[in-house]
Amino acid sequence: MKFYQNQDKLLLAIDSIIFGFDEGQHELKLLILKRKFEPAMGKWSLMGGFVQKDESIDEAAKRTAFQLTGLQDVYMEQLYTFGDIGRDPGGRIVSVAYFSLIKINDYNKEHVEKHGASWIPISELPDLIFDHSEMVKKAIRKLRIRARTQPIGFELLPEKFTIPQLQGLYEAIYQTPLDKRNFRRKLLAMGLLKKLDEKEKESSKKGAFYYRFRKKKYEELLAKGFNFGL
Amino acid sequence: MKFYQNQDKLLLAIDSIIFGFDEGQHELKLLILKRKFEPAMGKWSLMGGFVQKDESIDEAAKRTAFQLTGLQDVYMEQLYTFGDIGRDPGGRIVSVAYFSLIKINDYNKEHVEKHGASWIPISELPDLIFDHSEMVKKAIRKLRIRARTQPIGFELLPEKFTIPQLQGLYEAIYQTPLDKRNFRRKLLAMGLLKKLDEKEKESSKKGAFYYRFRKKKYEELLAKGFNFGL
DNA sequence: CCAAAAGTGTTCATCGTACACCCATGT
DNA sequence: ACATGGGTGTACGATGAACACTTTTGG
Repeated sequence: MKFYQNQDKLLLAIDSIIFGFDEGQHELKLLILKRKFEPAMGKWSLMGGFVQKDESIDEAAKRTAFQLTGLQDVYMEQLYTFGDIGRDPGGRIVSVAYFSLIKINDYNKEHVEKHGASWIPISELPDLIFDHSEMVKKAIRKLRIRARTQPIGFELLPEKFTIPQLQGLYEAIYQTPLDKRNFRRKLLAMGLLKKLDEKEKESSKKGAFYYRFRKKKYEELLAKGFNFGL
Repeated sequence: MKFYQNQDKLLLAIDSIIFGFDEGQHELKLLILKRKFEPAMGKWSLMGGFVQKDESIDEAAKRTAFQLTGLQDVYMEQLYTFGDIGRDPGGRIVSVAYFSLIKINDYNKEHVEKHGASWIPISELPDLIFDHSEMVKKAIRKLRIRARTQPIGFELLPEKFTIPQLQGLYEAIYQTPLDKRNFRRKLLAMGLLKKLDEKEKESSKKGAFYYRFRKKKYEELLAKGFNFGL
């Protein structure tokens, strides 16, 4: 038996907003590419793709992100669905935008180069095609809220990380310097970090202690109605 | 010239989560209906509809809400897009959920009855079909955040409203009593209300002063980076 | 011994919260 | 006169922001 006959079907696409954090630099970067097909060939664009019949939209988002970065299982969050009629001059296409955050040295260079993609600092972004610039703007807003509200930052760094490293990430996300005393106090007050006995000695003579995020503890607290807040 | 050939097309739907506030009662209600068609005929469901080729998704959301309530131009906000493969047993359908908030006495009774819809307090909701209960849960969460963050409450009440009325709305949204002194202080401190010389005398002997929301002032402040917070 | 980054405490203003009584008026 | 909801102020603790010096150690 068939339901829902005679309804219009549409093309449904995914656009992926992939932020990368580069520990060395102090800015978030965005992975964008020059389009290889019409319409708008050669213009700067987000990575995208169409949702197939046999995959969920989340799967489609992960698939397109994988095609570009070679990374599996990145943190990806749905941002918003863009469905104005004229948004894509190539046809009537509704697009679900997703964003993610990856370690910038983690991606697969071959994949990226194959697509003609580049990492561009978010303060230096060129105009993007269609409504992609709007998508990015919305993504940055949402990312900042997420970073305050949920410990997404930790998932970006290696399992062991130092507090100055984490602070650098937050400074990149908010594009503003933070007071290290306040940052450290607030962070440790949540009791979600486990101090290790080991030091990181690359970036300073003195060395900074490594910490580990206590995921289990975090989930326990969450269940009790705890609110992460930085 | 045709682009994007040979891609799968999908059915794209809208589901509308319509909250209503009834000044008399102290609870938000949700407008749900018994499905008139298969699959899941007779079960409780949100109002929905398919996105047509020649309308934006926002327009489709407004259209379906209008069909059910007879109201034009209600505040409607996109919530989330649900696209798991098996979410609708009737076929592969991706649905963009929207939510809105209306004055409960404002809707058109004929429209509502024609669809077999009812207002149900959010604490007494039955199981809904498919993933509709999840949609509602998400909508309540987002509505609460919105109400703290943006003055959506005001748009729900008549142009002239009293502070106790507004407080009642917030109590309904958060499902918790608020301290009237603190509520009033914080509210007035923002300087967004204009006190009128007139009193509302229905609900008390003494009467409560009417206020008006200063929309222009609000937009001015917004432009300067003001954050609404209640 | 010096440069460079890590680490550490205190003060102050602000904000959220808890709390109890008087006011105006219709019946 | 009394019941009903409207309106007001204060005190306390928690939180966020500003701010400068000492420590460690590789070179």
